[in-house]
Amino acid sequence: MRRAFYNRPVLEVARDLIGCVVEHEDCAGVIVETEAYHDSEPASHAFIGLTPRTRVLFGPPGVAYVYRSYGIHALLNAVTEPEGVGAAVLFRALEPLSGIDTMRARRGVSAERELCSGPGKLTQALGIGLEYNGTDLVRGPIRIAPRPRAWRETHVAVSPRIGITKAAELPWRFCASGSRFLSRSR
DNA sequence: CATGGGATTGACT
DNA sequence: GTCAATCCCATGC
Repeated sequence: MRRAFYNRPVLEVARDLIGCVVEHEDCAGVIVETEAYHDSEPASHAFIGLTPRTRVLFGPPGVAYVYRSYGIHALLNAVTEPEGVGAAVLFRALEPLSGIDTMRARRGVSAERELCSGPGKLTQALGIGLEYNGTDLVRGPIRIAPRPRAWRETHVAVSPRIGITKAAELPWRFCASGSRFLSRSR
């Protein structure tokens, strides 16, 4: 996608990313679940303002924000909105498209539904670690491609975000309706 | 410099 | 259903 795609309100970008394709080297998957985060609400890392950790979130749109969660997992976000606004879309689940055997090897499981059905799972499957924080989503190495034709008319379901304690009531989670590749937690 | 808390996952009861 | 693993970073002394 072009830079202008990301330079829009985070809720629009989070919804429009459903059905698009994340590509990294030989692996790719269709985005079936996202969440939006914005510096105006306390669940966002950017809520505390500009710090070394949140520098990327307040930077230009179309950049990857990757951070470590619970000391174990790397979580991938796409920075949105103009520079100076701290907003990003969390990638929560993909439907595997290509490089599936590579994903199986990295994840250590074989079932396709277990490869990318969670924010920590999909980064492991695609080989995305903290070293990708701040990299460009327009030029790569990680890129987002437009929806394949089959995903052009996908219905998007909206619901509250998962796994947070603050601002948990906001309906800022977006899913491809009926997908069998969503994350399972609540 | 010490402390505490996660935008999670997988193993176990 | 419960729970531990594990580490970056923000905060407070």
